[in-house]
Amino acid sequence: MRTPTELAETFRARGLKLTPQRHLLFRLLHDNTTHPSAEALFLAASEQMPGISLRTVYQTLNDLVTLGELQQIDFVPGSARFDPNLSDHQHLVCDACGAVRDVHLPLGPGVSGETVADFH
Amino acid sequence: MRTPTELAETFRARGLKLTPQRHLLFRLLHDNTTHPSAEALFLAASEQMPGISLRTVYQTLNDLVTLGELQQIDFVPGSARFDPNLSDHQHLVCDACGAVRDVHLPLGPGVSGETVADFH
DNA sequence: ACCGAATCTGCACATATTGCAGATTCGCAC
DNA sequence: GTGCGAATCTGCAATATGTGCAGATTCGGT
Repeated sequence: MRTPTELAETFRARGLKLTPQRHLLFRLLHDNTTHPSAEALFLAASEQMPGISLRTVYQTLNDLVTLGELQQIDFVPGSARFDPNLSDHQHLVCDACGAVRDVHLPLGPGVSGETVADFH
Repeated sequence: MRTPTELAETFRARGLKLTPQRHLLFRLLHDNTTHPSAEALFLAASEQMPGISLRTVYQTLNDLVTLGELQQIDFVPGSARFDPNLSDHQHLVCDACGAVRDVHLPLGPGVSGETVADFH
């Protein structure tokens, strides 16, 4: 994912508005390696902006995914996770605690977006 | 997964009862390579046994998973899938249609239960 | 055939996410 | 700086998958 400033440009260029809620989420996501859920981001955002709606968090995350600025991980039981790291990599998902770790597996061409479970 | 007859033995040996509902689900699952969801199995079961409860399907699937006779796949967005194939293999999940295909990947020791997405 | 434990069914509830409508705000034009 | 219309935010209802629970029913040993 690009920097909050670059994303602001991208949004404005597409006729999307730059709201304080969006800017906060841009900052919370940039360089974030924790693979947070929408709920986790909502809690973090609420600390800096009490009253922000969970609905807005979902909406902004969906927008970023649609723009290709954010990767959505749908392989973790419970809830979707989000990853600003767009480089070619995969994810280890711990069956016990749900943690997600980045890895790189040597996989054949035509196969992408994979996820691997069971570690810890 | 073993044959319906063998499963009947196993269930009885553990003090579990052999109901028509369970036997029907044993048959529907045996040698099934479609990786069905609970809902799909419920629909298939309803054709042969109208009135069977979706709750019973979930319960029986959970029992089989607990007994180690059935593998549960939690990596497909939407709903859990079930696989009677207990051999060492992984799954390709189509992002577009949700189909699941068996594959075998050469993976290092300590890594198991993996799933790969994006094909078709 | 009898009896108690196991099971089945229907419904309420839990969780994750989306649809919707009204109030608010952004950002361009003047 | 103001005004305006479209975009956005918020809160709530609704959807989807799955589980908890209680009462009625059935299995299977005697």
